[in-house]
Amino acid sequence: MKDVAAAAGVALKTVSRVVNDEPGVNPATAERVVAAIAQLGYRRNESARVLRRGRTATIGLVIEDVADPFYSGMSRAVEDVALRHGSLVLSGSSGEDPVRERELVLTFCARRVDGLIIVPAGTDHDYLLPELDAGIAAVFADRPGGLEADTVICDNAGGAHAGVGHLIRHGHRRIAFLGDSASIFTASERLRGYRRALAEAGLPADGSLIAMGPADRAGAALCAMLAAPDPPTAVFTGNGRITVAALRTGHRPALVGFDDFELADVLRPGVTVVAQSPDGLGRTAAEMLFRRLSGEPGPAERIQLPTRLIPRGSGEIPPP
Amino acid sequence: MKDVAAAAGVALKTVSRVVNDEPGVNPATAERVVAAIAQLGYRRNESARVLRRGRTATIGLVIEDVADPFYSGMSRAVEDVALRHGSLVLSGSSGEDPVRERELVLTFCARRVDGLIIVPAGTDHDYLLPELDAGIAAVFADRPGGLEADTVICDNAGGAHAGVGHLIRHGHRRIAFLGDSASIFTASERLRGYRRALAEAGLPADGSLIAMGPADRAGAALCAMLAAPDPPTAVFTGNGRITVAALRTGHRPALVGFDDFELADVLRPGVTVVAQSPDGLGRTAAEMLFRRLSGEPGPAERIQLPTRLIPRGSGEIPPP
DNA sequence: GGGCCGGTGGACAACGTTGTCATCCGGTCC
DNA sequence: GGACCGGATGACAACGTTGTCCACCGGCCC
Repeated sequence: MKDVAAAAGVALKTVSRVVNDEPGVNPATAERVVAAIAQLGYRRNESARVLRRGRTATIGLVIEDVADPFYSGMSRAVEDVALRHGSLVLSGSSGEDPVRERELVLTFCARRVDGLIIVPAGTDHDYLLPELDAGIAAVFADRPGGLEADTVICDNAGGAHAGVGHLIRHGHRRIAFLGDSASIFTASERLRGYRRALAEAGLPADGSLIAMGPADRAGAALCAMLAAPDPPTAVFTGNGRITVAALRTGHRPALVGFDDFELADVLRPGVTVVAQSPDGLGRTAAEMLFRRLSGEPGPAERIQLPTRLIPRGSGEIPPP
Repeated sequence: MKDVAAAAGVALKTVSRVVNDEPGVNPATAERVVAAIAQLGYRRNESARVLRRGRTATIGLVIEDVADPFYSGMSRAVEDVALRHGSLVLSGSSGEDPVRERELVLTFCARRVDGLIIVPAGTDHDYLLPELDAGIAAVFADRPGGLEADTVICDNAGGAHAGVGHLIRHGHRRIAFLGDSASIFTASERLRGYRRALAEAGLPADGSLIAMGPADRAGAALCAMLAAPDPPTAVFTGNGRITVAALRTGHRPALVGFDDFELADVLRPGVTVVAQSPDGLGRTAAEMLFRRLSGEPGPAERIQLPTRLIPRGSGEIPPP
């Protein structure tokens, strides 16, 4: 900028004015400056600008894994909203590890992101308090965090309730639940919905039909249940990865899965799912974040997005 | 930092030394400083640090669409490598639009990323020259860019050649090619491999069996070909999205697809694919970038990654 | 002609950090 | 006792921007 000023024969501040479209510059002078900028290939140094102004026009996004289609869809939505607000996105995958989540968040904060969208891996977010005090906005997405803050989640229990109810209406009485680790909020909520649906139908809750754990063990769990005496006639799977793991076993009991996924309609039979919208989740969270950044006051909000049951065949198979 | 210094009763510089683990600080003093830092909840301002030091420890990643599983896998690999090198990733989706690609890249440059990994949407990258001169490293991934720079791509022509050869060996003589728009490098390379395989087998090249265009039109194109007189007995699809579009038509001719995808093994028949590794692509590109950033000299390299044919059933269907 | 005004441009400090160099102090060596 | 040394600490400038405030100039009004 100094060089540009020298080349154009004006003061530093005048160049700054031109670069920022500030009023009070003679058009002729401005033109000289623009020419000098073009000639020298000058580009403003954002770091210095950030240092001076305080706002970085950057938000941080912490998800579990970008490579998971659910979160990558969410990422894309966040990115689009950020773009519309002139912001960039720093993103990182926590891999469901609270320590890594914390590290990522604090690194983002050190870079003075304006705001954060976090899919919490842990449950303790006290480490965020000083940052919130410092004026960084935060929105929890997909799961609630360990403190009062804006939160966008989907109707996990309601969705599971609807999915399991669908199987019950098709005559099933022994329905297995394959879910993610019980420590994960979405998993326990969905289990709650499953239990409520069974209870409302007057069906017994059989612990041997419930398996919670990482997706890569879900296949084996399903095989074990089906091999046991008095096996389930239907399965409710607690997320997209688990649904895929169940399908990969080759068994084809009646099945309803939480989360829609590509090719669910191409498989035979098509896979009936309770769909939530990764897109909607990301968009809603990002929009809420930017509302806060633009100064919207008020207590922490908690938005719950609806789910939608999509019958495709697998969930309509009657019990044998 | 000023406040910390005051609280600990030392000079600014001493705090800086402690924060950066520089030698030459009395352990007792250091302890006082650490205590003051903890008490005040101080965290270093990276913007100021960047301003002073010049390196941002941030790289920019421009891909086509994070929500595409291929690119999200690549993203994850880049992120992991960056993490190991203590860097963060700013990412953006170009949506195959050269203008947007350029905007993203220039925005990243204004933020003084240390380096860039670009999946080029356009073919003209002269706009990058001033940035490269300014010391920003750049690696093109998945496709070559419009200038001499490090590039990591996969063996597109070879992979297509292998896939089409596989169909030929299973007795097919009329093989359709469904590819992405011909203007996209990977698409035209794969078409080249297809043509070479046909030529080597002495098969005629029939233009009516070739359809190039966006994935959402591939289904209709396939239906039209199959409805024509003398339809193809096999199809080679030029990328993952097009493979899915073809499957969604419900027709099940012999098929080999470029790109592996989740559930390819669960469909019946399993889908035979020419797999490339989004992971390997991202990792290789990022590692090359960090080698350059750590000062490795030498001319621009071009790395080609191999592909792998995975037979699963759909590619082994004989002609009727 | 003096005072004032709006339009233009510049000087300077400040943002929070780090690199350079100077200072200070206690001890050691001749 | 003075020169010297090494370790610890600090003062200060600089990074590139922007906000604040002041200076200048030509014209206009009384």
